[in-house]
Amino acid sequence: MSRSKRSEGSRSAAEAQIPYHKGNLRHKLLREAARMIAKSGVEAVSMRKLSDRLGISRTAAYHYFDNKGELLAAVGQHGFTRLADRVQAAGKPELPPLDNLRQALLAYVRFATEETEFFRLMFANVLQRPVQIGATAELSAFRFSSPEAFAVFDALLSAVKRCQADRCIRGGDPLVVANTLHAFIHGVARLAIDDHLKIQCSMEEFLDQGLDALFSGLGGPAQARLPQ
Amino acid sequence: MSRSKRSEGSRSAAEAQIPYHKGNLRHKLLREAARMIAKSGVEAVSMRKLSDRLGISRTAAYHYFDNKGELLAAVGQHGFTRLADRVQAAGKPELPPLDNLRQALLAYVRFATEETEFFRLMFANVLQRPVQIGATAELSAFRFSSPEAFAVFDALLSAVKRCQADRCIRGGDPLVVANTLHAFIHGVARLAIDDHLKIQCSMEEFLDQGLDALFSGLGGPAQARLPQ
DNA sequence: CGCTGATCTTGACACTGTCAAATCAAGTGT
DNA sequence: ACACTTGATTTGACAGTGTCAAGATCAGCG
Repeated sequence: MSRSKRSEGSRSAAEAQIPYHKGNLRHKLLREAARMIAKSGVEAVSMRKLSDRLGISRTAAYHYFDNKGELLAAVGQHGFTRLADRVQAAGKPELPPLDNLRQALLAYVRFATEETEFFRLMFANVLQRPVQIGATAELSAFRFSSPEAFAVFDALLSAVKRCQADRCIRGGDPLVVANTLHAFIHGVARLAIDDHLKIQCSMEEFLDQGLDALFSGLGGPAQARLPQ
Repeated sequence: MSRSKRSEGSRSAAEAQIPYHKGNLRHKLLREAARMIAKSGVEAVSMRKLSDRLGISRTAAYHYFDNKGELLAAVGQHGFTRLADRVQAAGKPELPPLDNLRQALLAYVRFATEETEFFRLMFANVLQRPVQIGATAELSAFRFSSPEAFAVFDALLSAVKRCQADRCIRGGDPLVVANTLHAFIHGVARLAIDDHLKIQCSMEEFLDQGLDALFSGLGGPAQARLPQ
């Protein structure tokens, strides 16, 4: 009695004979959940409201996701690939690699401030995720969260390597440098969206100054290494 | 019939004549909530379970907190003062100020990894908090989350200033330096507790390397500023 | 047709946050 | 001793929530 719309509606035969959701349901669920999150935050997502919007019953989603956490985690995973795309696409190849690195870092923060709810969800361990092992040779030694999340870090890592190849930045372990920059930019992003950044200038100004400090170093009054 | 324990128990007269909770209830609520969070995470806290543990009725807490969010926010606020204490107490005054700064930053990360659930709660905007205005003259220009949260930043800021006074680090705007370090360490903390840090060494080793890079600078192959 | 397996729905359960109204405790003024 | 007031606490109720178990419905294949 509640399935009327789809099975016996006044649609055309071609449209009506499409059974159930065929396999789109999973995708539709993710898309609609993402829409709700973007509009009203993660808290506003409930399985029932989500189902209502798609015109399906409360528990239909449980055929594709074990529980609500897994659904949200899947939405979060997709957020990582979008972030990775943005970071990778930032900057132009004709610019010097250091500028491209700066643009990549800026893109990271911009994503966080523009898609705050997604950013939060991505890093919220909304379920105890299965720890995976790195895919590339270089990083195959340790555990990390997911391949999608790795893509973001990888974009930073290769930007760092390009800088080192061009001798824009020092030639230490690129992993350490990338992690350091990642940590810095991630901290900026989180403090910014949580209103804990004590700056009076604009975000971009602060980022410029902070990165200048990072690149030129904080050590000593005249940039000389301190003795101790 | 359920108030038996407190009103007609077999306690001594001196103890029994204490009415209600008199004003301890608010404190007891915060303490018990903190205990539950520490043991089982924020998700495990419900008003009803919390009330049960204290032997009071479901809605008694609503006389002290407008809603669950405010209660959790209060627990989070207290977390900030504990973090501030730890950061401030890190290091010894006989050590060079740069070492003290390093210890302060290490203490920040340690707090995050040891009291993860609290750390998460502190920065989760579990309610739309009233934006406040900075108290000290230097920072009275802009808005920030809370005085308790400010104390943490202030501890970092004064450590930075001591370094600058000793000429351990460069003499730029201490606010920018403190924010930069705060962002870095906050990013390290968050990435660490969310399993997004791609390092194979220990936390302390990475922090040492990262801070070395921060203090000595990343710019140029031989630490020279790049031309562009 | 009937069977099988995937897909989806219905009913139910335990649990949640919180409002409205009632109850209780204790102090104050008379 | 009494009523009155004010704060503290409980009880009842309601609308929601996630999710399990059982059933219904569908598509395709023999």
